[in-house]
Amino acid sequence: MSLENILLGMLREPASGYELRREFEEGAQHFWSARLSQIYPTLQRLEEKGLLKSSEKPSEKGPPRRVYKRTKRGTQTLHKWLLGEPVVGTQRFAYIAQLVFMSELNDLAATRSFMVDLRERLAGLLQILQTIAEPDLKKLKRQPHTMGAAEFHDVIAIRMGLKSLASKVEWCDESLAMIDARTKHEREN
Amino acid sequence: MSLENILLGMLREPASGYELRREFEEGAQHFWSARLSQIYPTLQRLEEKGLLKSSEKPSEKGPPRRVYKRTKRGTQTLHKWLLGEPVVGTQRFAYIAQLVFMSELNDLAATRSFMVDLRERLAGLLQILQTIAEPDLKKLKRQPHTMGAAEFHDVIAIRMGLKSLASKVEWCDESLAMIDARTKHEREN
DNA sequence: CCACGCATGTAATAGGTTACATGATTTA
DNA sequence: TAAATCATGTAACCTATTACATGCGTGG
Repeated sequence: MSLENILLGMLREPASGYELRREFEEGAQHFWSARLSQIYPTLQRLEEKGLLKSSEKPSEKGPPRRVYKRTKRGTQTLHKWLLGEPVVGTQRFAYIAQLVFMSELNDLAATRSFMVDLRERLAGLLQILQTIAEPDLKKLKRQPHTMGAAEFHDVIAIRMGLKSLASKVEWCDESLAMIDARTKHEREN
Repeated sequence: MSLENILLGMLREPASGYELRREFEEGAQHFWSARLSQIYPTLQRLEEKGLLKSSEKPSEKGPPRRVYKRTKRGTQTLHKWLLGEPVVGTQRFAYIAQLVFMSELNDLAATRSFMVDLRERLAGLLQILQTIAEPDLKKLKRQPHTMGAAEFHDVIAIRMGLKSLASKVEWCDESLAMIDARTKHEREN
């Protein structure tokens, strides 16, 4: 299970389920996401398997937290995953399916407004990611040799999200141009 | 459920579950995929909901096929989905997670060979897609105005897969260059 | 005192994969 | 006659989302 490996990876330092969700929300959401209701049982399962060990810690604010720490076997399991093959999963793009089947409406104006909407959404995601990426990219430009291994790997990862989203926004623009050209040709005939 | 809508979309012409799988394998796998074991019960569910109607037809080869046809309500449901908002789902990139957590191995050579492997896989997917896309793209270049609505929408869709994959391969190459630069700097210090 | 953020969880349901089971027809 | 392809399905399991339930502590 991927989420198991991802939680193991995040637990470089001990943390609670609640804190791990924070990481998904803040830094990791461009490559993975998980809800608390999935995180909690997964952590429990990892403890049952002996890959994590938990203990209750009083919190500065609010109720006590259950803090999970990787065991030696947990680290071994993680490293085995890291040194294995790159996991290239199946991609699912519902909006592409919508676009393809939209041809049966025979309504280029509808296709166009769909693409405009999609472009806005993707550009919004791109902007969020750019904000997250900014400090890291700045450091990469100015003091690349002061970066630690973690920062370096983070930069490579986030650059992928950036490039991938940017190419999709570009694709939206090119598609809109194609739609407009076709619309123009239709009107002239 | 997205698969329900996607099957409705594919059923522009009546087809059996087995034929629909073919479509996933041949044309649609760059934006969605589904196994027979998921397709069959989903078609049954759609019939229970009154969005499809099935009938048994003798096959030219092999056992008789259960052929599904969209009902009026099925078409309405599909068009509602098509005219609704673009569905931008959560993306999950396990290989990016691997890359990020790999920093704790502190082994740039391992990161490098991971990226080389990943690049090959992505380039392979890109090549497959290019082969699928070729005839459509040729037509787009030579006789763009002879294309029907379906072909036109297909081209737009497949260009997205092409651009997205190409940008990922490019990202791999840039990342490898960054890794090599860092490795060189490490050796010099 | 009430709303909000902290913190942990369970239950029901939906979505998806792997493995299993069956049987017909065609081709080597 | 054995293997491949056609064709349909079920069962078990894994993965993920939505909704529900509980209770502490702080600030307005």
